[in-house]
Amino acid sequence: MTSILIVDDHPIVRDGLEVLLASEKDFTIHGAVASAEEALALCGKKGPPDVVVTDVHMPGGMTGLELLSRMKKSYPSARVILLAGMPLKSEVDEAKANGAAGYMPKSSKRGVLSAAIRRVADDPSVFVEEGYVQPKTILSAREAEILRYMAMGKTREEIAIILGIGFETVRTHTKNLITKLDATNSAGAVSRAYELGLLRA
Amino acid sequence: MTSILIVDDHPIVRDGLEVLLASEKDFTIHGAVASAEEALALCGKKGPPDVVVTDVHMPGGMTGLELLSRMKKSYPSARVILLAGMPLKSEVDEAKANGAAGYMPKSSKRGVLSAAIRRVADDPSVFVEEGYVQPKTILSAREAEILRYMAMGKTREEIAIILGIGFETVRTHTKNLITKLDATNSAGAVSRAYELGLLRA
DNA sequence: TCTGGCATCCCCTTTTTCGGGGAATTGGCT
DNA sequence: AGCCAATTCCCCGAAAAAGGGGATGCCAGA
Repeated sequence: MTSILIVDDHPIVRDGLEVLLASEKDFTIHGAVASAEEALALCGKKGPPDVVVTDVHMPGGMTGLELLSRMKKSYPSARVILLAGMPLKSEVDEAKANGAAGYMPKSSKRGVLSAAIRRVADDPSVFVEEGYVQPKTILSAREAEILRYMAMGKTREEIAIILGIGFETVRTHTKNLITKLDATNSAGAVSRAYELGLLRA
Repeated sequence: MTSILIVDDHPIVRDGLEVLLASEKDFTIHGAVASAEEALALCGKKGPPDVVVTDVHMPGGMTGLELLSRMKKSYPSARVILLAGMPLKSEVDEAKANGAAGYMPKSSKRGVLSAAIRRVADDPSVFVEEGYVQPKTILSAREAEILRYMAMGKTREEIAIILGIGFETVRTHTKNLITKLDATNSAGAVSRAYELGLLRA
């Protein structure tokens, strides 16, 4: 029997996951909470579960990555699988380095999550990675950097000065990143970036 | 027995909903698909369900609102409940005007969706509304609303048309909200809004 | 080797936004 | 009645961004 703690701020998603996972005969639901804070509180009370399945991006408080760090400190035995709308390689790497058990997109097919839970529960050293599906939304290092300055409200010219490159270069990068993010302007690009987890609150 | 068609691009959400709703004895799952296009195709093959539960925002193709219009044209008897991460008043109004059966945030508590499905299946004229979450902060209702359209990448003019108000009015609101959010442009304002939790992914 | 992605820079034009103003209307609260 | 906040609309001019091209060098992988 593998006990599972579900962490997601959307009740519909949370409940869905709960019912979905509870239908597996070898799983028991340790809990289903809306935030990292609640998850830690619950672990304090009931003890840690075998596996934590948590959304990476949660509004307001702690992110899934922060929850991962806390869990690893307080309950090293618990395995943490992170769920993201769109996993970024850098985040996956960070998660892996911080002792995550897995990192998968919400676009994973049915059963994949259950299979992943079984694998990480079996082998405390395995890291489950469900390929990050992002053809267009992967930004180059420079694009990501410029995106950050855009989110700070800097103009193209200011960014050019900060980075010590030409104004036209910044323009090229912004044009490209707006296209890659399937947006039509800076505001839309920034919003998309937050949704995709390219920027964090 | 109420037949239900689920439309959501996230498999985990979709499957979760499917299992969740299938557990109700008076529901049968008509289908669970990833896009509005697939939903329409399925209706063409199998006929329409009693109730469609669809995400409003889906990447790429048709939105939930567009699906609603198509459904109402081809299958007027089918009732459509829209799900959104954060419902906008104008979207709720639009949905209602277009014959939607309901509009609810994904943050609705467990069982609320099931209850809503039963209500709209019972009474073909009822509209179920689970209060849209209003960012209660420094921003006025109108400003918050316009902010969301800004984040969607809409231009001031588009927003004016959507809300049925003047371009200059939208300008005034944006100027004020940018000031209130201590930003210097739209991109900065959107970023700030995410940081403050006024917008969420 | 050659292709492709990345980063760099430049041109053009059109559209949109920004930063100052001011002002009329409503509805609510005192 | 008076006040205030929200909403609505308008003006000006300057700045910035967007959309469409094209071009160069560099480095790594097929």
